[in-house]
Amino acid sequence: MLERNHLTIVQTIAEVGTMTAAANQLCLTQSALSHAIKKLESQLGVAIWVKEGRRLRLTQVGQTILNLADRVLPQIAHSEQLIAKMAEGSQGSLRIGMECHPCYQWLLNIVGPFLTRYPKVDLDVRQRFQFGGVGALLGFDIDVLVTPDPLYISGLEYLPVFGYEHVLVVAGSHRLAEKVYIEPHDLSSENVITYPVEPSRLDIFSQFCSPAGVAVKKHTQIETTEILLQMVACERGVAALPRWLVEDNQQKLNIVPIRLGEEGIFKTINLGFRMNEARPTYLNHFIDLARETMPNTTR
Amino acid sequence: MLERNHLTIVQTIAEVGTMTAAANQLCLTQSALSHAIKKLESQLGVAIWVKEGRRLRLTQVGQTILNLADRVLPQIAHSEQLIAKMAEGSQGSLRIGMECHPCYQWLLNIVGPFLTRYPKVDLDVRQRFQFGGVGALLGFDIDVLVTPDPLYISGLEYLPVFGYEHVLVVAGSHRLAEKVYIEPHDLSSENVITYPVEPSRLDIFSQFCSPAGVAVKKHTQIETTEILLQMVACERGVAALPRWLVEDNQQKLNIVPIRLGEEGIFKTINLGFRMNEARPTYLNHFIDLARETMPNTTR
DNA sequence: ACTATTCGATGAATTTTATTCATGTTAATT
DNA sequence: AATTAACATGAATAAAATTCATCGAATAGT
Repeated sequence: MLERNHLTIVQTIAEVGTMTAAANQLCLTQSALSHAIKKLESQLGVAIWVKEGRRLRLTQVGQTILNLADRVLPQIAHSEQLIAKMAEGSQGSLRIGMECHPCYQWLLNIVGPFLTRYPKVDLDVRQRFQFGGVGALLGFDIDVLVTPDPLYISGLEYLPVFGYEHVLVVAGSHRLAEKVYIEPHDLSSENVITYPVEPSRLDIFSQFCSPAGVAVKKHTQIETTEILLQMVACERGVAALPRWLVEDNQQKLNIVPIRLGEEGIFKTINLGFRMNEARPTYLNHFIDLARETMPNTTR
Repeated sequence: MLERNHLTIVQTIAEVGTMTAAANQLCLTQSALSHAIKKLESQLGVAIWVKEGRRLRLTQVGQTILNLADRVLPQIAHSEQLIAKMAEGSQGSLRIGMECHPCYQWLLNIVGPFLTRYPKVDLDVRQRFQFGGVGALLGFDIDVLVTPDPLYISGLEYLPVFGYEHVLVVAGSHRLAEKVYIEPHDLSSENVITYPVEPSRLDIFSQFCSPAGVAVKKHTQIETTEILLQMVACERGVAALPRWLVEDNQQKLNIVPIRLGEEGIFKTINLGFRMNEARPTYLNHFIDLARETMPNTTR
């Protein structure tokens, strides 16, 4: 009764606002759309839209259909793509999700080798999720989740692929630059630059400052790693990043990594998957490569 | 291209084994099915099944479609039901999920009042989930998750509705019956009866015995609460249950609740929802009722 | 207030698609 | 070798979606 084209119609009209425009986008006449809608509404026995003047507004039923469409259509589309790829001999497509910036930097080192080594596999990297990374995994929006904080829930499994140390970065001329390691109170007079995410998800706060009851002088948010490093080099603040990322930039920039606390903060990047699922070959390829490529792991 | 009926066809054939049987189940002729399949396969450019003798086996593409069908068709069907209910003036349908036995006992006290007070709302209670309760919530298989252990992940929110104490139940004649509270080592010579779930998810182990390094003498698993209480009353073992549940049965059975540790173990049942979602009225009804009904809350 | 314009509705005609009917082919069963 | 169960196929038919031509209602511009 509710067919795929019905979902598409509802979605398109919600998107473009009018039936006529939707008809054009769907390569149909306005008449065809009108007939289709009328038939569906009479089958369901309810209106999907109410006319407010010339505008259309979704009824509750319409909202229900739109919600369904937004959830279901992407999944169908993805399966179709997958099948099309299979048909032309490709091995598949891999949707990688990640929520953390260090993960992203790490992934950049993986995708190159992966793309050249497995040219028949498509890659798609996503970073924003309505229900978080775990939600995306469970909702079949992604196939792998890259995360340093695995959330163990039944039905998901994780594989550690890459360990690194989380360190403070300061300018070479900074007053802390000579230290072997810093204590939380050392940050109380600093401007800490981070990526723009909630502080609770930043290890430097949740695992270093907050437990010691220390507040930083200032907290600045910056989107891009390169600019962030530039700012640190110019003594505009300090930041916390993976050690290998800092060391990769030490030639170009006057920056120094410093251990966070006497023990240091060590993290592991994990790959998360849905369990009980026949893992496609290309996914295993990715895992293999992830484990062996581990950039600068020895440092 | 991939239409709903295609998904249904693949699913049905996978279920009944043969095309002819599937055709019957779908109220179609065998010929109609055959034509439909041939057309789909030629559109996709790949085979969906390979014939092994007289049997059909899914190809990889077929598996992909079947996976999609199993995920997507139930969601469409549920939306259709919902819409049908709306059309006839009903307020909707509420799918409740729960993973824990105490939650189930608690829910039994809620559903009665709910059904009489909101006769136009359908209730559906589910207890087994492929990807856990959180997975079911995120996968739109349920609308509310009842759980004492809320798993905070982005996109979900929880509402505490009912606090209770988790206590040990023993027979009135049991050697521990007079105690005000018990220590973990008191259980080292006992047969502990629990519901059949992994020990890690049982508070009496994870929060009481294991932290103290105590192992119980024996661990028995029983499905139904009534039998479990019977066995406790006959001194066949001890169990851990909500205090109100024990006290509800004290008239009928010779059992006694005992605090677990000096401090006791207190739990809160939470209702979990997807965030950012216009909450339907009936869901608010359920929440309201859940909060006000709190059975035996004062105890 | 009039006009032009945009948007949606409708019935009849037409095209496309799905289904059936009748029959054929193949492989397993007895 | 005969029988049966399962699927394939072509032609005929039924059902559906789509278009065409046209109309009415709401809105913006003058």
